[in-house]
Amino acid sequence: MSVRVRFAPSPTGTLHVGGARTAIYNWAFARRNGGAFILRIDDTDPERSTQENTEQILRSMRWLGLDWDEGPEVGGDHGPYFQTQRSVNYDRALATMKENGSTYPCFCTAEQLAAKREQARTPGGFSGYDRTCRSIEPAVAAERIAQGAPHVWRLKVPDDRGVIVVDDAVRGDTEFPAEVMDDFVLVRTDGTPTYNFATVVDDADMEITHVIRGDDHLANTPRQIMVFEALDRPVPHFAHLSMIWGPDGKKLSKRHGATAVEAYDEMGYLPEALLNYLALLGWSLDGETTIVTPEALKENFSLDRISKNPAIFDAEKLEWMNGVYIRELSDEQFVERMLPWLERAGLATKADVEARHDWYLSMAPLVSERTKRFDEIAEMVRFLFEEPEIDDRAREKALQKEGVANALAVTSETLSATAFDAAAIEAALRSVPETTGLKPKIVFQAVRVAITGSTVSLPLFESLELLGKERTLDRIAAAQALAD
RNA sequence: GGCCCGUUCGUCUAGCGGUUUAGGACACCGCCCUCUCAAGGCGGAGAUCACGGGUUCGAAUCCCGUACGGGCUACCA
Repeated sequence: MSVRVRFAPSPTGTLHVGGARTAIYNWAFARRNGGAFILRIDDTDPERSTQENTEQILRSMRWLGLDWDEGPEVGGDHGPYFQTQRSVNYDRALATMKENGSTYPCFCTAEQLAAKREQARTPGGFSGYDRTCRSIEPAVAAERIAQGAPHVWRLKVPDDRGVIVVDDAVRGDTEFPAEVMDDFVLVRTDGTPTYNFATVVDDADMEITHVIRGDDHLANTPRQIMVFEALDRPVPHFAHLSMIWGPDGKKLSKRHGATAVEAYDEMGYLPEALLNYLALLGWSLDGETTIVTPEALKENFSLDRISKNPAIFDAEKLEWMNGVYIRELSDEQFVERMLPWLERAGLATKADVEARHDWYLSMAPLVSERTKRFDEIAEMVRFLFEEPEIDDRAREKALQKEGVANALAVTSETLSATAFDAAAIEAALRSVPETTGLKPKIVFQAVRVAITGSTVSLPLFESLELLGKERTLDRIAAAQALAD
């Protein structure tokens, strides 16, 4: 039987890193096993579900490179893929359960239930529904329903069920005594299914073989297993993933910085880097390998190497990893990726990149080596597009030193007589310390500040080449006025 | 209250009874390279494997408790 897995986000929010990791594991597992990856939108909460969220989730999935075989926008023969459109399936499942007696109507009011819960949660034990309505004669119940009495449908936990074993790939067999299982609600008063019912019906109808999802569902799994059994459908395998926490060990939230996948795109992360980082946050290839490309993940992912314990999201490691992926980009790719960021900063245009392609290409290796995120680039290359502003600190440190004005004059003179490629520029600049008696560092830093406005910049000789002779000489002249 | 899960360097993890003086990665520190910043190379510090009992010739690894953290216990998902 071929593998079928699903990712079933609820569009009550955006796709966040926790959900993304779940999606990644499902996707990788499907790809590794030649199975199908299904995307289903669990939009049964009409209050909080929105179209925008759904669209953003799909966008984030695509951005990460997670392609699905069945689901919104791609179709499939197990649709529809929105729970709000699957009511016939839930109705049919409930009908099956009514027929085989595994469900019963409950007429208790919310107030009664709340009171019972309050009372039951005391030293000693069971706190679930007390099964009051279970003893109502079917004929009597039918009569009340016919008269329009509000009611829900509950699962009738079999009296002889015994221990329910959850076959979990991450934690091993986990046992739950059936006697602590509640006769939980399957269908609400308004006729809509609850999560634990809808999920099972859909997983059964979509022939899901492996349910890979968050840890928060583990305790609900025995309930869901009983629904599979009541429906006489095969119980899938499970794998429950531990949560991702914020740096303080608490639930990951906006307080900790970005949680939405889309935010990482906006900060200049490469999707491959986020995918790699998230994949390794709770799964390992061999304990040694840290760079796992999407291709490697598709070939090597396995459920048995998922770790049991929760993980703290480490933004610094993600940044490092992003740098690794950025450095692996070809110059061509780098320029392509860099363009939107330069456009956003008002420094470059697509037309300019096309017109001076080689110039941008030669910039790439200098910049890519120093970037961890694309949103840092604009400041690094701004001096190539705009006149630099030399701040007081840089002026003091690099320009207002004994002999610097003279050194800049000499530099200007020698540069005006050289060809403008990095090697020639270097030779020219290295002659300046000799003729002026200043240390090379002093000279170079003065030139750096003159042309970039900062004591920290891209490599000097290459920077001058990129700037061009004319602008270089202009800036040195301007800096002379500020020197000594 | 009940049921369930988790606990190895600051962080992510390797480890699945002896090959371990507990390995790798990020971060940190030092050195090298060097025109600054990076990148890279080399090295360092950092974990009494939550704690306490067992089992065993031998335990981070198996068992039982305890502590701490988390989840579920909704007509939320």
